[in-house]
Amino acid sequence: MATEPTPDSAYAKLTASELSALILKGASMSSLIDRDAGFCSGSSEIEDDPDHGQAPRSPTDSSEDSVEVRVTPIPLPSKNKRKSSEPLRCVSEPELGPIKKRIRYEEKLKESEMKSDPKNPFRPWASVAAAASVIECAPPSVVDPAEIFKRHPAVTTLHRLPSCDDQEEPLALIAKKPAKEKSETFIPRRIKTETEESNSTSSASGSTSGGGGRSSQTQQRNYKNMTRERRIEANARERTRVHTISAAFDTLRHAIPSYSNTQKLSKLSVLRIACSYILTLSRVAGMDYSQDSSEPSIDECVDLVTKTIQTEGKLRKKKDE
DNA sequence: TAGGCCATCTGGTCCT
DNA sequence: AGGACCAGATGGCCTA
Repeated sequence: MATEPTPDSAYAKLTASELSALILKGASMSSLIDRDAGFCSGSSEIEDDPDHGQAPRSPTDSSEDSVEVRVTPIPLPSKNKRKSSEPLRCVSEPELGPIKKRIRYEEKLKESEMKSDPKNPFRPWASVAAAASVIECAPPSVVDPAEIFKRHPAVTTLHRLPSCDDQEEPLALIAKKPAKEKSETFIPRRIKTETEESNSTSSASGSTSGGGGRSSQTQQRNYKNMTRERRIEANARERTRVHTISAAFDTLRHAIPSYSNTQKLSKLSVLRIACSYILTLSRVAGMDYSQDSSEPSIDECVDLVTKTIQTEGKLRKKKDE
């Protein structure tokens, strides 16, 4: 993240620059990289960035806002992952198995595990005052990811013009149209028979089932405990929420080093590289974020980052060629 | 073509 | 009650 030149952030900036040099040095020393491309953002979404494709860069090479959140307009959903006109699945009751309940972490347990470390305000268990001071250092230009993904009208069915062929009923309650031949032999596990549906819906709490018919009437039932409008609104909120998460991943993707301009790192890769990168940064800053508090050397951390990037970037295979 | 990745929909659960 | 969060299911796209 771009930071204002506050004392704390200036310190972080300095160490980050040092780390960039260290990592670049480590990358070259590792002699594992015989590619033209050096560290750079792994995102392919910024290929038109004039800075891209040039010298190897580190996200912390913040002569400019290299790590700044880039607010890009949401492209039209050229690939709508779930077209409403696609075959739709049926709702099924949980056939078997225990009911999965979310594990709820007890606040008390958290508190008991928390430690106050005023020396290290970046740790999650840092004191409140220290954490607040860090927040105050946040630049005003930080963009709320949620603001990036204001829903495009074309993204959600909420804004679609109704048409005769358009879906009129909840997706989950519309029977999947039988495929030409395969459906006769392959029956998805989630598809229920009509009798099962009638039984389950009658027992479902709050279900406003109006079904019972075999064809069209089956398609004219509501969601469980929800009206169609509320279901669509919930879908939109969920979409926005996931978009916010994706935007945060993009931000993080830009903030970590990578080797390829064009290869977009997966979310899992981003997390893995970020972890090793943060560990290295912590060691450069004289702290130890390692899980086992083993206090690895900076060289070891650099190697770790390098190897992680190589592994996640799938460069090893290319190198072998 | 299989597998990985991701977006979307959906229902359950928790929180305010 | 409604929104947030989460995980499962599903299908599209891409790559090896």
